[in-house]
Amino acid sequence: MKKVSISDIARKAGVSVSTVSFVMNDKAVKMRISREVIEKVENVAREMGYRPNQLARGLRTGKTKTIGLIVENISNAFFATLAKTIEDEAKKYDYKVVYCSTDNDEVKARELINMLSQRQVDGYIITPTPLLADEIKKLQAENKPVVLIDRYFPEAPTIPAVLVDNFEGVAKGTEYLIEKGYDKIALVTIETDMAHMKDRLSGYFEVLRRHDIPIDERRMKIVPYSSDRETALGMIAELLEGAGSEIDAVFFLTNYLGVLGIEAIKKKRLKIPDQLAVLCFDDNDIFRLYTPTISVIRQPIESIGQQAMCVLIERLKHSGGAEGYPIADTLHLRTELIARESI
Amino acid sequence: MKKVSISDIARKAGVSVSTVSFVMNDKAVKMRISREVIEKVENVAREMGYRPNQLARGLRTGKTKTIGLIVENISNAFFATLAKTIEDEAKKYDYKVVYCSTDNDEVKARELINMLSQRQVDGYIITPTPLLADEIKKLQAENKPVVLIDRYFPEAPTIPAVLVDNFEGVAKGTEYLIEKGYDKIALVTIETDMAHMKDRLSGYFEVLRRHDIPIDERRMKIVPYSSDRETALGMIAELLEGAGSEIDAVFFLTNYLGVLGIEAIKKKRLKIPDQLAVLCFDDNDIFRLYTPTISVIRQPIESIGQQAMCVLIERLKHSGGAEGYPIADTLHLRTELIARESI
DNA sequence: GAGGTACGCTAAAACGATTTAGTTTGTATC
DNA sequence: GATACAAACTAAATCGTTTTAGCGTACCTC
Repeated sequence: MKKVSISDIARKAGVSVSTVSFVMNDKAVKMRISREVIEKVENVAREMGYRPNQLARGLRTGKTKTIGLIVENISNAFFATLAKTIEDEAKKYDYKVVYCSTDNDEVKARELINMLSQRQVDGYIITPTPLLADEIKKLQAENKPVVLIDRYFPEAPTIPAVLVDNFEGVAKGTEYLIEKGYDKIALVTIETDMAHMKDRLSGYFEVLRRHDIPIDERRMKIVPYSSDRETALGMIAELLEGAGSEIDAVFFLTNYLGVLGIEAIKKKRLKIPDQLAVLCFDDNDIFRLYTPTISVIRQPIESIGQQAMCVLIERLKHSGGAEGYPIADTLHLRTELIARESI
Repeated sequence: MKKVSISDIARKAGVSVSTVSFVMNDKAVKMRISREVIEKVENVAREMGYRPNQLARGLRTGKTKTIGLIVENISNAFFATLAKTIEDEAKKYDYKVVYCSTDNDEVKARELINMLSQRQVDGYIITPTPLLADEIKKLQAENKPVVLIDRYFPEAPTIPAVLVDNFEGVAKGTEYLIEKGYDKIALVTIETDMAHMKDRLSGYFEVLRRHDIPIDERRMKIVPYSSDRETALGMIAELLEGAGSEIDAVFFLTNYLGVLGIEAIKKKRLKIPDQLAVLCFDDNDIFRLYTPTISVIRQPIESIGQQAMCVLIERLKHSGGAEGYPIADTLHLRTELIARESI
């Protein structure tokens, strides 16, 4: 059984292709198609199980009602939740989402943009890799709206972004640890050139400075992005050797690192918070359920998704216009400190 | 800046559209296009940043090199991991994946199939909802390959499926609990008509029967699918009232229920495994990291994804043929009992 | 009875590719 | 000098839609 096309319907209903098209697109009234013909066409279409071919439609109209979502890794809880929110949100505006993971690989990221562009998505929501700004500007030059999430390019302020206030979040967390009496606060972060992680790091530095706590390199672990689970686990374990003497608290700057951290701490049988206080940037089921429960700086994932869609839709509406939307808006959302038993 | 099309290239290079098409599709040699023209076209295409329009291509060829993946909920760890595996696997065969979540809603599932069909995906990998068999048969009638994963329709054996041996998995788990001396084994499952869950339930019944342990309704909690977190949590808490007296172990039949279970147990401050042994179907980071670690029946997620892709690709190759691929193959993969501290 | 307009519909171009069936030119064959 | 054939391309149809322009008829107006 072949797929049925608009001309099959036209033939069977004894009308022209145009008429069918008008009926199917609710333009029948505007085009003064008679009541009987409308019903006739609708019946035939239903009977034959007609489903309009979106490729043809997209080719003709230049709109696919699809947005491309590029995240770092869809199997990570943060991005999976974000993806779900964006999918749900897009549905409200009658858009479909296609998502893909970069694995933080520049080449793959470019390939994905290329692929989405070839598939003519109407707009993009992107978690960029460090060198992706030029590729993204090309999309903008083609008049395709783009919104960055989670990460951004300070040197390219014309690309709108929805972010959390990373600096403030980490500063707040560090401040909280100090307030609770910890002063040998270790930090675990990921090695990257991306500004959002630098912002987080600055938050830590700034608060230590404010409290005249010297910055000690030995209390910092910078895990290379490329390292596999085991290596990363090993590096964190190394840092934890100092627990009790050189460090009394540890702040993980991503949820992935935090989970690894929990694993390392568990292996070492360190008592939280007696031997070591723990704080993590970005929440996770595990942190909520672990014993003891782990304090976190929570990112408002739903808001990020909603705001990103909102900015994108706004631009999508205007993207017929000469130069698209005037200026970039970058939104900074507030994080929330969730105090649990680990501190 | 507008997108560049094949005819822009043709004009600039001073050749015909067909020639450009041949060059871009590596058919230049077969079509005896001269070396100079090939180079000329390639250069112009590169300079102008040509990206072929996949809509047009798909419209003409009838192939989109895209497969549709429908899961229950992409933010669930099981499905997120599965999606990632399938995405990676598809890439090897030069296919792109678009995924969507049904939220186990029949209407939404139908809409999604409809949407993917309109977008002309070449094949489908589907986690079905209970009443989806007829809709799936329509796809097969249109000669579109479909592979089910995780769930299946015993009454529709013509739809290929990649499953785990649910009966055997739960039987093995129940057997293990009994072997370890537990005989008041409670069970938490989800209310559904789907065969895979019935298989799991049968595994439990069968093993109890084999050991002459009477089946006690009060030890079973069947959570309605539609219930929200709080309600489900409440129902599990209710069951746990019996811990120590009426029940000495609990077997959660899905990973979602298991996580809720952990939460309920934690709230009640029950000691695992002293007051209650815990076993869950399907692993999760939380079970591995929780204290004590939770024993599970592990599903081979990577294999499920790989096998599903493998079956699909095989059918995709043959789908030009008159009746597609002859008979359905249903694969049953083995689960693995991972014994941890909770038993 | 010429001109206007409302009605109800259709023809045909266009979107950007692929692909089949040529066309033109040059060279070799008998 | 006619025929054949290869080389190097090109013209045009096609996929399934949307959309603009237009066509024929009927009725109205002056």
